[in-house]
Amino acid sequence: MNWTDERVEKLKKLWSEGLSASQIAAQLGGVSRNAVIGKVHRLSLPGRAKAGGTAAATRPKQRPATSAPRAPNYASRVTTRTVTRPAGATVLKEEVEVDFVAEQDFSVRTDVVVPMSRRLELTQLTERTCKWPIGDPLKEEFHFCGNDSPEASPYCTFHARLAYQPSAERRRAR
DNA sequence: CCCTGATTCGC
DNA sequence: GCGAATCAGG
Repeated sequence: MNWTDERVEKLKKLWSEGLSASQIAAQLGGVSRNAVIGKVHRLSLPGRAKAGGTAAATRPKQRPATSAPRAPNYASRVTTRTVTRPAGATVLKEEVEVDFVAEQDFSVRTDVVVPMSRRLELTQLTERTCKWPIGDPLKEEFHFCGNDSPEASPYCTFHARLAYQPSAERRRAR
């Protein structure tokens, strides 16, 4: 991919908005975060405040959390069953990698409790983050679970249980 | 280990 | 100019 005027402008825009190099690379597509950083320097755009400080430190800092800090909280009633219906698949412009099934059946296994999610946004998902959608894709508060997902699995261990239900266990659950 | 930006340097 | 490799850091 080459740096067309459009791509450069998008880069400038996103960079000024505070997105990280990797997030920008994801949105532009076809380039690595290194490419983005390199370009930023060549354009002599203002670097990030403190070295190493990074967006994570600047970010809103997640939520103070009423009670559950971050460790898996099985006691929580936050069953995150709030998914109203993802309706369409492959939401949002770019990012071909991330696309989830349109049809989901929540009629079974209401016993599975899911711990608090990291509330990640589309651009923050990686191969190790849970891509379970939460909320209405058309609304602002829409986000993804984002908890750690084992072995290239698209979901964390909790959501995987909701996603992949053995037919046998399926019946018994009812 | 995951992620961040910064720098270097062969292409 | 480009960006992978590498470095430095949280």
